[in-house]
Amino acid sequence: MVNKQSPLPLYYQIEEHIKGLIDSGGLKPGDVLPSERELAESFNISRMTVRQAITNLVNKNLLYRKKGSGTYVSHHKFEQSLHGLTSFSEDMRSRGFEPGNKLIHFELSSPTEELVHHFSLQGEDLVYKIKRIRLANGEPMAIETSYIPVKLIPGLSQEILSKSLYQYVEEQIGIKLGHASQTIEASAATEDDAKHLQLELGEPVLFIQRETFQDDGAPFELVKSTYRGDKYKYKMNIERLR
Amino acid sequence: MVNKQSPLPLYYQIEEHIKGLIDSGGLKPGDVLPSERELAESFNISRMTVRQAITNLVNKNLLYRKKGSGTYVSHHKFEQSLHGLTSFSEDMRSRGFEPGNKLIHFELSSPTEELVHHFSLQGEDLVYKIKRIRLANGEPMAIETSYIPVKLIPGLSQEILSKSLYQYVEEQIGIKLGHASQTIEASAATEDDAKHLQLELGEPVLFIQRETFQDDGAPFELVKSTYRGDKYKYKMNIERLR
DNA sequence: AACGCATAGTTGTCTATACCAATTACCATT
DNA sequence: AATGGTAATTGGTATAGACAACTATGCGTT
Repeated sequence: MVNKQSPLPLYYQIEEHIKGLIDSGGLKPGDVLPSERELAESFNISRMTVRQAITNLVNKNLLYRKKGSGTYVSHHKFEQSLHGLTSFSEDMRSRGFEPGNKLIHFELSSPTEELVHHFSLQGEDLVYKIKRIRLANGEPMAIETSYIPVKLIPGLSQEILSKSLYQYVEEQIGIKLGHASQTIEASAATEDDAKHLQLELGEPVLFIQRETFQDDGAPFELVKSTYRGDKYKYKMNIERLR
Repeated sequence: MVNKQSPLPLYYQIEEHIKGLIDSGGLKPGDVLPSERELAESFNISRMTVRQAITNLVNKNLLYRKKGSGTYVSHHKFEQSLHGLTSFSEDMRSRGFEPGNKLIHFELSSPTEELVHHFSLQGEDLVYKIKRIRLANGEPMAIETSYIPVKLIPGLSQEILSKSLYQYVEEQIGIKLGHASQTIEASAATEDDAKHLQLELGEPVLFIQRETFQDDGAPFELVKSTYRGDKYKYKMNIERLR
């Protein structure tokens, strides 16, 4: 169940275990969990560690607590939709499409004025320019151009890009991603868009620009994406309206 | 500083104290806090209680921790930008435009099949159909068509619409709004769009559809909006990327 | 000057315990 | 059957301490 020798923190293992029960249907919305004291005894760990795991899941809206009564599985579990924003692949899978990538451009280039300003670059600083076609079931769905300062990831390679860039950055480089800011607008397909996305010149496209920041607030990445207007809808949930 | 006799939890008092320091400028973005042990000693409470306070502030993105280094004040403390989503007026004001409305259609109509299904209507149930032009500095910015089941607000009038519908609903009817679900897509201006928004036929527009729900999960409103593609960008923030 | 190492200081994880506050279940009285 | 009180159960708050993981810094060696 849980492994005290594992390098993974115990509270994290408990979190994953409970998440697994919810995903598998072993715990359904509205169900009550065993009490903190019971969980602590059955896993043979202290109650405070169980609380740490549960607190994290409560903060993620997967569980909610009722004092004097118990801890229950939430009914809304859609805060996850934000996660999909970082990953085209997960977004497509959730819509039932098989995601794909085609790298069409990868270079170290000198930054434009916009990039110098956005990343607060100086002197001879370079940026990676990564341009990809995003595919859904083999059909082109979007063009994505990403800019990252070279000094943040000195050894970036196509090898790494073919896997998960974000995982590499978090685990190997130790950069933690914090928040992001996005703008979404309707535009007309340029000649380049039309060529890569199999559209006519001037057809409507969705242009999304995302600025990603590290958890200390320093900028990490700038992504400009153009999605086919006829095949892609951006979906989002808003939690509280107050 | 902190009062052990107060009914307020100690960790909460610490939270408020630190928030106060940030608001007053005593702690600026990037500044490092005293270490958890120092804080514990100076307040004469245990380190775990200090940690609880700091953890809450980290979850609110006011602080961030660096293992082995210290705890720092975040640079970005932007509030829920989600609030603006419910109100065109606030959205425009935050961009420096003066918002305006022009009601061009208000009727009780029999629902389409889509609406029957969405609101789970039956028999003779009717819906309000409210169509408005949204203005920014007097210029047309969007067309908005809103549908609400009549049985939810039996006495809706143009009088009420000219003020704040949401305020009326919450305070007079007692309906509490919960979450919303939105899709955003790029489209081409229809003849009707072109006429009202002073565009050419086929020009790109941003089409936004929002489904609003009450806090018990029952549907409340369906809004379909068409924004000028050349003058409007949808802006959003994403808090945590994990 | 540059490098490596030891060290002190910091947050991260975990335990064991205690008492408080809210809810629930049960039982006796009415 | 309804009421009210009591006990058991549950989450909430708080303490004290231990060790691990990591970072920054200063010092000595090269």
